Amino acid sequence: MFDMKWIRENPTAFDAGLGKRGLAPQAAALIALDETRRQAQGRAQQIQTERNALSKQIGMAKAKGEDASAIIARVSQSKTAQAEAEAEQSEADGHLHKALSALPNLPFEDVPVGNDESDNVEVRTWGAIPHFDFAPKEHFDLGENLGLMDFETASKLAGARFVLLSGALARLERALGNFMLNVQTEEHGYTEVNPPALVNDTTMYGTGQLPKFGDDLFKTEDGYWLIPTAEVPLTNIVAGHILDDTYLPRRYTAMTWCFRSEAGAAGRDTRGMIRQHQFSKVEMVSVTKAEESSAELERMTGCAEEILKRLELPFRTVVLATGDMGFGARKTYDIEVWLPGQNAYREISSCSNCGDFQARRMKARYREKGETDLKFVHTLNGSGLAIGRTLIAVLENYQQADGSIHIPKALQPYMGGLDVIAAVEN
RNA sequence: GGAGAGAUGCCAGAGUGGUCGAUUGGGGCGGUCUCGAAAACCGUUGUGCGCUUGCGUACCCAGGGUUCGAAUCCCUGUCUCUCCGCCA
Repeated sequence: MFDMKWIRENPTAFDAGLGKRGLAPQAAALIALDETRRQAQGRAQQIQTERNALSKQIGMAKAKGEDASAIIARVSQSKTAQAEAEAEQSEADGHLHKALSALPNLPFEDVPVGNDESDNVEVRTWGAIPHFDFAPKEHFDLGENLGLMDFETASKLAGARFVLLSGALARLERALGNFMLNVQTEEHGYTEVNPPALVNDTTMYGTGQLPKFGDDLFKTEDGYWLIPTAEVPLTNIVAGHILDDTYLPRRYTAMTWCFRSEAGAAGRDTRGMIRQHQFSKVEMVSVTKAEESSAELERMTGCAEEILKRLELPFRTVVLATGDMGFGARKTYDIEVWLPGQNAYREISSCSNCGDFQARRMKARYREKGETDLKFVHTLNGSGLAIGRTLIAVLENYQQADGSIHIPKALQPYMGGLDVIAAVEN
């Protein structure tokens, strides 16, 4: 959400920012709508001022026992004009709000301009890409051969894009989540939260999923939305608040199920666990002062990368081009883990600085000590990490010629000391 | 699911149709006093929007309605609490 005052004063910069996202200029139309709104408001308020004054006179006249019917008649006449002005104001206001709600955030200056992911820029790589003296398999072959990853049963139970893990793989998922949460809470200063996984319209609006992206979400019959990421409930914790500056930065983490309809992804990644309707994820959310968000994004990206380093999984980090960024982001780093079975890097984390975009929608502000004016907080979110995809990465990178899987050292304590996952006997 | 009570400023808590953006207490902030602190005393203390030294306007859970005038009356919804039922 944008500050209309800012657009009024910086129409060129606004349109230029939209242009980087491949969108047409909007400033002139928005400013015209805003002008209509303000004029109607001025008229409505002027009439209201008069009515308030006259109503006060009526009260005083009646208190003295005088006849007030003449004034009452006068006030009654102003009703129509005021109703008209108010209707015009609220109509313009509605149009303006609708238009502003649908606009994505503006990219920062240092974000590479480009149309899609091919324009993303690699900023660093970590770890050596492993070499196998056999043809490495994809995770679904490995998992199915182990007898611990069952897509058939999952599709019987639910449908496509679900999986049923069992035995050591089910435990591996749990181990990964515990490991990640421990690192983020004990070493990186995040506060663990266990939030609602169903939220209301207002909450989905606050982080920007609504009004535009309802199709990507699951909705219950009584109006709840299933969260597509814990970013939604975690960020909205501060919605509506005026925070003391000593309260910032605020860092939250949560492990939750994430639910996505994948409406726009038909036919993509249909095989395996890469793209599911339901997956678990450890999410990080930071709420910071305006001037601290850029540094916080670097910090948060580091917190996500640290998980891969501990698991000794090779990755690269890219900065997304303007055309590939999400709706609310001003700058985003994607972390891509190496998948030997696919012979490719695949996204495993996405860390974004949303600036004050979500804060304006949520009305989340703070006050600097000793100052009177209020500022909007900045919000950031990042995966630390997507657990399902991390499980895939472990399987593919730690696979052995016989189809068994070594368990990374960092995870062994979480697996009851187990160091290898082998095929189960049926 | 049934019955009842409630929602007011940072917190507690008044206010049931007229100068109420709202009594009072606590907290916070500023000051007096003090070497300093505590105590005491004095002052101050919400947010949005519009025009702008300042003024206007809106907001007492949300949305409608009645009225010249609504925190106060009416309707709908949401949430909280109590009791009963059910239940992980």
